[in-house]
Amino acid sequence: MEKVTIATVARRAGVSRQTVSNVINTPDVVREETRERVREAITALGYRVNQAARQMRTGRSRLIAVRIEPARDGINGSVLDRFLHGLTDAAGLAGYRVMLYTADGDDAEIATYDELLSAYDLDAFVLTSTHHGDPRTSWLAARDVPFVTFGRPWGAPDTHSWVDIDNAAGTAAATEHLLAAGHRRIGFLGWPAGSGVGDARREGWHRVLGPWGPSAATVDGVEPGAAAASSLLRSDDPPTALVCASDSLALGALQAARETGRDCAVVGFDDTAVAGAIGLTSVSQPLAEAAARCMGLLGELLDGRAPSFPTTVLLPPSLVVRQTA
Amino acid sequence: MEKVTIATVARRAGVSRQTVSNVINTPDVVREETRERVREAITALGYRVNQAARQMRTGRSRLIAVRIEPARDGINGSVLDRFLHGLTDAAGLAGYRVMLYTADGDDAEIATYDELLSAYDLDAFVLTSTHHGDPRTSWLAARDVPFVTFGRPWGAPDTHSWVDIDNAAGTAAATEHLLAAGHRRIGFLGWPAGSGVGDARREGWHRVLGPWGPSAATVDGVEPGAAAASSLLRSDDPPTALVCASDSLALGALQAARETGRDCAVVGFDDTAVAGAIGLTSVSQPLAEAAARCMGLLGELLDGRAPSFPTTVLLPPSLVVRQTA
DNA sequence: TATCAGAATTTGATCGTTCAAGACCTAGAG
DNA sequence: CTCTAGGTCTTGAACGATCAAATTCTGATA
Repeated sequence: MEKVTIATVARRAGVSRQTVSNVINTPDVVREETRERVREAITALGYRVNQAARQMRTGRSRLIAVRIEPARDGINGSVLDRFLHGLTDAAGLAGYRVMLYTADGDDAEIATYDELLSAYDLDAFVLTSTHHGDPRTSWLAARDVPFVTFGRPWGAPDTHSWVDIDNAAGTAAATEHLLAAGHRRIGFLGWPAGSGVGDARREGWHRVLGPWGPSAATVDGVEPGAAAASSLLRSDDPPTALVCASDSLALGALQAARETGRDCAVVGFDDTAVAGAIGLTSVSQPLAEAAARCMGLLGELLDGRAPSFPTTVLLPPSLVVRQTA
Repeated sequence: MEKVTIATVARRAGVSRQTVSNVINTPDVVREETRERVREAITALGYRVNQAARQMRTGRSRLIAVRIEPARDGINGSVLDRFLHGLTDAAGLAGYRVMLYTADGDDAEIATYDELLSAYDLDAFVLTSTHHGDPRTSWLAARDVPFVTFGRPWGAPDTHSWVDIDNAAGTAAATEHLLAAGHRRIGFLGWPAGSGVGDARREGWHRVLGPWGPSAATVDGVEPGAAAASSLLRSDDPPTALVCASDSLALGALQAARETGRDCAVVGFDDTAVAGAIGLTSVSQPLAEAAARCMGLLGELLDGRAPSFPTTVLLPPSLVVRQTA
């Protein structure tokens, strides 16, 4: 198998290299008849554009980078993985490829940006796990690198485009579902205040239920969740249902309910594998759609057809009702 | 920020382009004093090799491709994700980057190989989920594309290097653990015969226990597992412990035990998030190490320092003991 | 001091594509 | 019949690195 270059195609179609290039990149400037002839040659020879050569000339690699993080919490880690699946699909459809990298902390990540940009000419980045005072966005913005975040810029103005899940709407829907099922004392089991995501999830529950409601806050995990739920359930006027900020906490709540012998409906968040396996009702994030929207926004940025102001997308999650509520 | 090329560095260090190139790629041919001077210039200017340009000349991209699959089974899907994390780390250490792709079925995957190879000059592939009559390996081998599989070539001779987990050793360890705990009637809950992985897991249990043992086979999943375990537990001489081919099946077995009121120890396989969350004893695959070994083998292949015969690596899994056994 | 081998460095060509500019052709206007 | 505009196509240069070959330097030997 000889190497097929643009010159091979040109020779076979009886035109110049540039004309072949035009057929590929700007077909409308080529006469129809010629265009067809070249296209035939391309398929006949199985020609494919060499990305490296194209990249050298144009400075664009058609590559986007995403960080893959070591699954910290085994339960919740899968959320980002599912997002990654969706992004790979969406990128492929748009003619881009996804490159992975890992980084320990924001500073290391920024160093990696630098390397990826200068060595691989990466076209864009998708950032996940945004947080308060995130230094990554400003670094990228200062260098005019196209990027989109999955997760809003907590505590910062909307200076770039982002896609996020409406966490509050998720817990609100869960709370409403419990109300409709007849529950009146609906509690919330969440994380300590300060994390954007956690606060939003609490806020959704609070919005539906009004001023009152038993709640507890603890670090994420099954054990802490069980402990916190247990003390809620042993109180004078215990909740009959608990909305939880994660499936891990929800799992803990279920354990606590069993141990204390109290009947308690439980709703988790993220609809992880664990939820499906044990029949836990949970709020499900539309991760594939979030990924597709991220890619859509990136596409606009990269094609220069993006509006001058940032676009923000807030997607509603859905409640997956199973046995526990 | 001006673009820093090899010429910029050369000018600053007062040498030619080629000498800079030599410092980077074959430092031993450059005199020590010159080498130092060039190195200083490189760091002072923050120079980084442009991969596209290098690739055009050398035909090597320092990119390896891995397929990311839509998590079919929510529980077991995470196994490959963890492998992917490990591979990204290992590749980064070796100076390679991981590129993702998706494909629906073997044929689509082979078409993708073709595209990735001609368009991106991919250096190598890591294949996962090998199976009987896998057409992918022969396609790649026929074109001399370097690759390694995570999973042995089921039913085919060892014509390429691979890394795999010793599944049989895993279930054997689980069975021995149960024996040591005093169990005598130890059953096996697995998949229908024919899948290499499933057969191996069954074989490990069988090897330890000898000819006898109650067992059942069913498709993977919590429900099927519960049904199959239930009928085992209701038999005349029910098992007091069950070794399962997956955490999903194990979860079903636990449900069945609770429902039938029988006391039954359960061991799962894969040590997924679910296992950790509910305290299921499970066999854990050393995925990070498997990934590192895969990268190691690929490195050998790519540097031309691989032995002429294929290397095969079989890694022992470990038993993570929790409450259920 | 002249010679030579080997080490150290430089020069020119090249990878496959796209950009920028120029050449050619056709048709309609003057 | 000439000129021009617009459409179509071609040519040479460039992107940033490495390869292969040529050149210069160094130090030891005769």
